[in-house]
Amino acid sequence: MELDLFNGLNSRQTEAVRHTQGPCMILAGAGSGKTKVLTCRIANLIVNEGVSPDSIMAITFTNKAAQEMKKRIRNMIPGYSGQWIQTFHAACYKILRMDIQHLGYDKNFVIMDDSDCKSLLKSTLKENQFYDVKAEDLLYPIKQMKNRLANPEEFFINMKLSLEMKEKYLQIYRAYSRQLKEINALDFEDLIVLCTKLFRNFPEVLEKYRNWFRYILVDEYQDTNMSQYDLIHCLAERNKNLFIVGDPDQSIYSWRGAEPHNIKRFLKDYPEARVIKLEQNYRSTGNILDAANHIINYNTGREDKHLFTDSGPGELITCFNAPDSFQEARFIAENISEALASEGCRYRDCAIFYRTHAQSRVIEEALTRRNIPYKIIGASKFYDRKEIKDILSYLRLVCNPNDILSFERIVNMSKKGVGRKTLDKIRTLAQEKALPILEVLNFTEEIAGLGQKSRATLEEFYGMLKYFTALNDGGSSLADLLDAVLETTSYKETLIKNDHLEAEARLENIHELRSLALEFEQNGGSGLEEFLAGTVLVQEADDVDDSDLVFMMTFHGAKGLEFSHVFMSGMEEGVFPSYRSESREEMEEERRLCYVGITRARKRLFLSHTVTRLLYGYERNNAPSRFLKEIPEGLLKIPAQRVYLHTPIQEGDTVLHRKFGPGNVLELREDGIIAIIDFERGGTKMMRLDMAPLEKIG
DNA sequence: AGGATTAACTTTTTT
DNA sequence: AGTTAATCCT
Repeated sequence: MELDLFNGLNSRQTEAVRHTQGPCMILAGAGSGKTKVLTCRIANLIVNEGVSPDSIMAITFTNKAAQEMKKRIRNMIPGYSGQWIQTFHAACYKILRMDIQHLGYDKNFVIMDDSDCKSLLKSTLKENQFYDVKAEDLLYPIKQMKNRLANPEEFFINMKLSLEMKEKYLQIYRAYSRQLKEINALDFEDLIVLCTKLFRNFPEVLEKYRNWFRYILVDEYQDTNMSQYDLIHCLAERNKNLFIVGDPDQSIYSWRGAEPHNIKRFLKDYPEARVIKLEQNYRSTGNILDAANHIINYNTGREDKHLFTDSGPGELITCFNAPDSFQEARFIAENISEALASEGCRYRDCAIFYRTHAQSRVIEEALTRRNIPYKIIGASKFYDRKEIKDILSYLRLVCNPNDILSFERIVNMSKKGVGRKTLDKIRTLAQEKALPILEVLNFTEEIAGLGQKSRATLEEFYGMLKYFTALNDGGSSLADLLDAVLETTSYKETLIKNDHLEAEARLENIHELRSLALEFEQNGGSGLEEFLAGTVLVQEADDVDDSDLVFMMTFHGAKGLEFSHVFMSGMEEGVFPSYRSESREEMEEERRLCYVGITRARKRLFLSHTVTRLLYGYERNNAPSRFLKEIPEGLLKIPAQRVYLHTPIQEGDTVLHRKFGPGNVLELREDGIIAIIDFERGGTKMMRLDMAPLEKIG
C-alpha cells in the first residue's frame, strides 16, 4: 500500500519527493514548501522505498527546524524516532560521544559556549601579559580559522597585522587549544572540525558511518561553512545520496562564516546532480511577492529564480514616513489595533521587525501605552542568564573537576572571602601538582598565606561539591541534584536579598531549569553529561509560541517564520542597510535580509522610516532606505501625513499630565494635534498632543 | 576583597 | 542613551 504523500504537491515538489538515488539540489524560494518536500521525501523513502529509517540523516541548523521536521514526519509515520534528524552540532556531538577516543579525547568531554571561550581567552591573555590584545579580537579569527579548516600558522600569518601581533595571536591560539584539551572541553567549532578529522584520519570509522547513513539531507544549505561542507562531503561522496535544500537569496549569515558559494561548489563536486527549482510561493500575496522579486533583482550574479503565486495581488504595501522614531512606533501600534478591530486578525498574526535590538525599546513603549501585548524574540537566551549559568556551574564542576571557568564563577558565591589573589594561588598550585582545579582544595594547608576566612570558604566549598558529586554518583535524579544545589547554597535566599527587583523573574528561570531537567529525564535522557551538553547545544531563546501576542524580532530572527501582518521598521539608510555594510558583498547581504523580511508577510506589509531618529545618543537624519526605492511605486500606498498620538484623545476625555496632573480636554484644534485642557492644578493650557507627556485616564 | 566610579563600546548571533 | 567592562578607591 502506497502512503499518499503526493496529495497537494505541485509537479516540482512531487519530482523532488520522488527523487530517490543520487545527488539532488533543491533551490527553494521563500514560502515554496521546502519543509514539506524534505519531510515527504523522508516519508517516501521509508514507506514506499523500504529504506531503513535510521539510515537517513537529515541535518538542519536550528533545533527548532529539527523538531519541526521530526514532528511532521511523525504525523505521517507514527512512532518514527528520527534519531538522526539533528542540527549539525548535535549530530557531531552524538558521533563524537561514540568515537572521540580515536582522537585522544575523553568521551565525557564538555562543550563550551562562546562566552566560556571568551573567558578562557581572557585568562590566557592575562597569563601571557598581552595587555594590548582583546579577547573579542581573537575569538572571531579563531572561529573563522576553524570553520575554514585552515592551517593555524598560515591563517594567522596571513592576517593583516604586524608581525609581532601575528605571533601573539598564534601563541594565544595555541595556549587556548592546549587549555581546552587540558580541561577536556570542545568549543562549537571543534564539534564539527573534530568530526571531519575523525573521518579523514580514521577510514574505518568513516566507513562505519558511511554504511550507516545511506541517505543524507541538508536543510538551509546556503548557510553551511567549509567544515560543514567537508563533513557532509566525507559522508556522501561514495554513494552520493545527498539531497540538499537551500536558497541563495536567503543567505544572511556569511558574516558568521557561512559560505553561500557552497551551493555552486556542490554542482562542481556532483556534476550529475539533479536540480529542481521550487518557485511557486504559497504564502504571500502577489504584491508582496512582486516587491520582494524586484528588490532581490538588484543583486548581481543571482541564479535565475522568480517566485510566483496563484493568489491575487492583495492589498498594496503601506509605506509610512514618520517624523521621528516615536511616531513611527505609534504608527505601528495604531495599525496593529486597526488590524485587530477591522480585519479580524489576532495579535499573534502581527510581527514587527527591526535591524538591531536597540530599536525595539521605543516600539515596546508605544505598544505598552496601547495595551498591546508583545514578546521579544531572541534577545536574551535562557542559558545565558546569570542565574542559570551560576546553577549550571555547580553541575558542570561535578562532571568535570577541571572546569576552571565554572570554578571561578561560583567559588566565591555563597560565602565570601576568595578574591583574585587567592584564585591565583589556587591556579598555581593546581599547575604544580597537576591536579584538577577542584582537587587542589583538598590541600588548602599547602597554600601559603591563606587567611582563615578564605580557607573556611574553600573547605566548605569543597565539601559541598563532594556532596553533589556523591549524590550524582549515587544515581540521584537531576531534579534532586538541582534541589540539593539550591538548598545547600541558599541560592534563592541570596538572590532575594541582593536583587529585589529581578529576583522573581530569576527564581522563575531557576524553576524552569528544574522543569527542563525533569523533562530531559522523562524523555529517556540520562546522565549529567548529556543534560549539560543539551544546555549548550540547545540555546533556546524565547520562541514564537501559541500565545496571542505581537512578536518583535530582528530581521535575522524572522527567518523561517511567517505572519499575516508584517511591520518592517527603520527602513533608512544607515539603519537598514546598516552603516557597517560597506562593500558590495555586505550590501547584497543586507538586501537579502530585506528580501527575507518581506517574504515573511502573508497578507499585509507595512514599511516605515523616519526623518530623524534617536540612536546611540544622537539624533540622526537618515535618508529613506535604498530598498524602498527598489520597490515599484505602483505597489506602494503612502498614507497621509498625520500625527500619531500616544493615545487617541477626544473632547471630554480626562487626561493625566506628568506635571499638571489630571485635567479635562475642552477642545481639539488643528485636526486633533492641539488640545485645550483644563487642569486641576495649573488651570487651562493649550498644548500639542504629540509632544505633551499625557496619558488618557478616562 | 569588594564596592564605586568611569571609560568604552554599541549589527546581525542558527550552534 | 544605555549598557558593560575595566579601573580605582576604601
